[in-house]
Amino acid sequence: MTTAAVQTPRGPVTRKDVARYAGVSTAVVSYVVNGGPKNVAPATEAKVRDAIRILGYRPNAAARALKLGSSETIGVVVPDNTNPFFTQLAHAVEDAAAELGFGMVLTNSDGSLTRERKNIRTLAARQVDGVFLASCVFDPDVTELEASEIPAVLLNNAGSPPGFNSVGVDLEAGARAAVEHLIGHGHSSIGLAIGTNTGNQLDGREVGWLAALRDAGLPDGPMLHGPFSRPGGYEVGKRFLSMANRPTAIFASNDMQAIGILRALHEAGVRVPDELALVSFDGSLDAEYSWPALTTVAQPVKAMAQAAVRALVGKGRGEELQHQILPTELIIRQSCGCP
Amino acid sequence: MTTAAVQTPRGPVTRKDVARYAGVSTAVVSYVVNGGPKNVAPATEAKVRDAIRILGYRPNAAARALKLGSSETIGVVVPDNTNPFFTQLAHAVEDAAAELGFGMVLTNSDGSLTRERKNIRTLAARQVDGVFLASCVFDPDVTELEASEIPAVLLNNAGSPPGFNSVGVDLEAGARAAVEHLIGHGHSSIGLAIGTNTGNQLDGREVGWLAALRDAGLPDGPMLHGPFSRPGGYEVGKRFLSMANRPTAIFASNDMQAIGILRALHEAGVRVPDELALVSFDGSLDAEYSWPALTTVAQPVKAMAQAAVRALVGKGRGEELQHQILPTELIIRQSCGCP
DNA sequence: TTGGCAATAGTTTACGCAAAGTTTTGGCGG
DNA sequence: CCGCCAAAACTTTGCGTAAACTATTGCCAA
Repeated sequence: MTTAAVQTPRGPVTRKDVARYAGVSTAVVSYVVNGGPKNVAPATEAKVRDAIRILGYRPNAAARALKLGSSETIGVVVPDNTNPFFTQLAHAVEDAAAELGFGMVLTNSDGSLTRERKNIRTLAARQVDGVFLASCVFDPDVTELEASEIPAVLLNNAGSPPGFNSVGVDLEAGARAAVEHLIGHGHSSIGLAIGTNTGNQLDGREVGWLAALRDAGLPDGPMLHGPFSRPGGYEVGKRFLSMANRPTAIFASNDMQAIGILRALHEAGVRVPDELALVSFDGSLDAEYSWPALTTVAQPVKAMAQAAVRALVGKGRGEELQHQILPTELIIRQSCGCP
Repeated sequence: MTTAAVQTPRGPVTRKDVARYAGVSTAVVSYVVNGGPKNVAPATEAKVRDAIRILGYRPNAAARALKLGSSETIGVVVPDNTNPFFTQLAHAVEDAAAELGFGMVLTNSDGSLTRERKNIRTLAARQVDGVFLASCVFDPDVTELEASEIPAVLLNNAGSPPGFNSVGVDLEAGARAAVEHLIGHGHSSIGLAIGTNTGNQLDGREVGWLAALRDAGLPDGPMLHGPFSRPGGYEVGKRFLSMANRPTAIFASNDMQAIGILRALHEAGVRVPDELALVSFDGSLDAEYSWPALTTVAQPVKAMAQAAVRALVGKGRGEELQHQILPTELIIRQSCGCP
């Protein structure tokens, strides 16, 4: 009589192989693997665990996702992953998600609305349980999200379309704090560097900048538009320098832009903050390590990530929609004129 | 007689719903969706496309992955996604993968080997078709990769374990070029800032640095270890400054470190490059926008990404293993002393 | 001794899709 | 008008899993 030896299967090891090896049914393996609804006798469990170890079984997440209709993952869409603000935000989301046992998959739209839509589609197809969308624009195209019926949280500082959670910061208050700080340093001509295209929505940073100036009885400063990037800021900086009566201070609405402006100033030999002060927005790591270190309006990245993940999970449970506006914090460094 | 109207199903729309609506079988829908092996009559195809549009059908990637045993995705593991070098590398991989119709999922190990292993596991479970591993250490733990039997490419500059493709740069030659450039500027005391723990392997940058000095008949410069991060570089910079006879130039083996060093120098009022020259390694965007702009040994990020993706696809096809060493390029800016 | 009821283990099904296998349709030559 | 063949469409199967459902123990009380 030939003993039918249990041998290692050739392809990937499945639950079935483990079950056969351990001499139990596949269901029992399931229970052992993910603490199923039924108890398993300790001896049986040990056998199963041994079999899993010996055969090198690893669960197939695709099958699990198919069966459950959930991949225990949240998807994140950012417009630019070379911008450290979004990198840090993604990092924070990853941590917050991990705490709830969720993974994260990060996609980058590279400033293109087309790619943004495509990314959302891809994430939806992957059965992510939620999407955190930091859009390229102020009023993102949510048809793709609506169609997918996946809970989503918008990183949106200007009010969201109905049916969506949102997490944002108070742009206006942040900008106001920055500009008021510059006014406190005695500046009376304060320029604004801001994004190129904000759609129909008015950028809160512009509103706050203007309001702070007017409240102080100062004239409106010059405003220049440019992309939220280092090269974009560089160009804006050069344009500020070539102005007839250039401002004595600039509020840049984004760290990347500020770093580009800084470069333009350095090249022109303009000393910061003595000849021209600079305050920016975001509070990314790059602002801390520029020279001089940038005074910046920090967005509470961690809190935003946590709020987003909580909202996502909440919406999954059918909780109320939320529109959270979180406060910013002015981080004083050297570029504003403080010692 | 009641007309049995075809109504929108409640749950997610599946291929079956589309088939019923279009009055065809599910197989035909499949063929239409992904240009199946059989032709479909134009009229039928139009009907199916209409049905897809009207019902808002979106394919379930999990089911597809389960059936095919492939998710048309490659996974990337990086040690630190706040390091712009890895961000740019990931970006390049994403582009290269997209050209082949593959998606990318990026995971971050945060400098922890445990997280690195976990990330590989997660990616494997997700049925990625390949893994691109940029490890925290010089000799990564590949047991997880071997067990998963997923094709992998190691970002490894010091020779890989058997059975794996690798893509790397010639660290030694890059370092040599940097140091020789500094020697060309007349420096005779050139320090090295390098990572803390390189395992058993000797870092090629250390080798190249030393070789360049000795070839020029110069004494070995001082070497300091520190983490590959901005704060790490900051500490290293301060230690360099406090040295009895501090070097007149420093070769930093990483842009982040260099930026930290730069900050320490600025704070101490040491002018760069006049009083102390600095050259770094990586060629990330941050090096271009620091002040002064960093002369840096650029890694060919795009080429590396393309090589990695090609190798991944090649290994999938059972092609020969490859260990590619790509050349670096010295990008001259201001921090070295060039005008 | 036995009925009953936990505790434990086993069987089956469906998730959505792709592809192999099978049947129907239609066009054309003989 | 029939037979044949290819084109088009349809049917079925199985991927690996989770869970509902069913079956087997074994123990204790009546």
